[in-house]
Amino acid sequence: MMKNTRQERQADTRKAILQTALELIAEKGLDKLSLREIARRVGYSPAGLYEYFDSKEDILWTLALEGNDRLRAAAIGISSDLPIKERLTLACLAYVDFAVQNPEHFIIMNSLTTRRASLDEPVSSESSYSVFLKIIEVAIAEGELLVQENFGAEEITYGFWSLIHGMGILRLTQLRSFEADFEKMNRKAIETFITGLQ
Amino acid sequence: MMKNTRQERQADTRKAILQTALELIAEKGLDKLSLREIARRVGYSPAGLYEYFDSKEDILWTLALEGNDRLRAAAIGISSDLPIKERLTLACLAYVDFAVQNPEHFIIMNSLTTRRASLDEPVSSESSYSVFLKIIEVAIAEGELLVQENFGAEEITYGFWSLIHGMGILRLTQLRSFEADFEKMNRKAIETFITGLQ
DNA sequence: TTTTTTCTCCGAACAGTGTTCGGTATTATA
DNA sequence: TATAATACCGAACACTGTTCGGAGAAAAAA
Repeated sequence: MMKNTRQERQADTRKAILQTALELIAEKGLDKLSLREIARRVGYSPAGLYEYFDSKEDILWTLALEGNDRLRAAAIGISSDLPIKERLTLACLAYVDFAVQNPEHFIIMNSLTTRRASLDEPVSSESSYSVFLKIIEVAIAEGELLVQENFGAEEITYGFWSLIHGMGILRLTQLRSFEADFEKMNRKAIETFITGLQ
Repeated sequence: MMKNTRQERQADTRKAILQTALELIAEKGLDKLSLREIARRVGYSPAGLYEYFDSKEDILWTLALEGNDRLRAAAIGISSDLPIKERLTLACLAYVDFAVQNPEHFIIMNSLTTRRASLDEPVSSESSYSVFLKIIEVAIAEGELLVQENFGAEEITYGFWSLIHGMGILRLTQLRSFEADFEKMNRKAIETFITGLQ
């Protein structure tokens, strides 16, 4: 028994560490996350963790990239059969929904890019950005979205991005304990922006 | 000489501490802000600071409230003689401009609300929110903005807020070193949203 | 199987953090 | 001038992330 190979066990421990980190963030917040408590909870000594991650930041970067993948997948996952405007709306809603469903990931992504060492690793929505850009280019090509002077595809994408990113952030910070039908409000706001581009 | 009264000196020291904190945040980032380094730079011992602030968080809260006042003032300061739509646009631009001109304040405001102890002190835009709400109610009354079902004054305000808040955050994080004519893009995006409401 | 080599993991230590406490000057009040 | 309040500091406490040297276990080589 216990015929797990080295790599398998190594991968399992990594997952356990990441999972524990997420739980602790959910419980006490990102700023109170402590390597030593991760170690305690996962049954290792503090030094032991360094066999699996180079640093505390390394753990967070790993989670940030993981979140990035999920976010991107959520945006891509919208059926391409739908009318382009509905597709755009759903992609936007998926972005906000990701923030709500994965608050820890979303917060990590935002805290890391705040002070990153100028690497151009694709964190947060820097890569889901391109997904939105493509959808919007299609919408423009189909004549459903109107480009103006100084407000082409990229600028429009920036507008949508600001809108949905703001929705996600506000939801996790200022409006955390605020009760409302966000789903409906968000949809309306997104549709309003689309309407403004016609 | 040095006939400053006690209160005056106390107030001066408080200001010096706050100012130093801001400088350190600008230099190394909020997460690397250290009480001991503030003390070092201001010529006090670490313990000495506790005569002026209850804790490190107390310093940050003070700065957050200060930023809140400035933000609110900036939003209110828009001339009320202008056409209501232009007034709304300028107020939105002022919000984003505040984030760019006072990045340390803006970041503190957002990091504190992220994990606040459920006090309902008005931090960040929770109070500038009401400024926007009033402008938008006027715009609706004048027939320049159209209310829809499930999308009244408050929901519209939430939409604007998400948009400009996202602009501010993105500008200070993901798009920090990104060169573009943000002023123009932001104006266009805001006008687009307004257009969508007519 | 025995002997290396590699991998895991830990204890101890280092430098750093926020904060508290006791005591000593300094300043203002009486 | 005597008394009370204030300002400030040194030392300590409990915490943090990280490094290093050395055990013990597992895998690979002999």
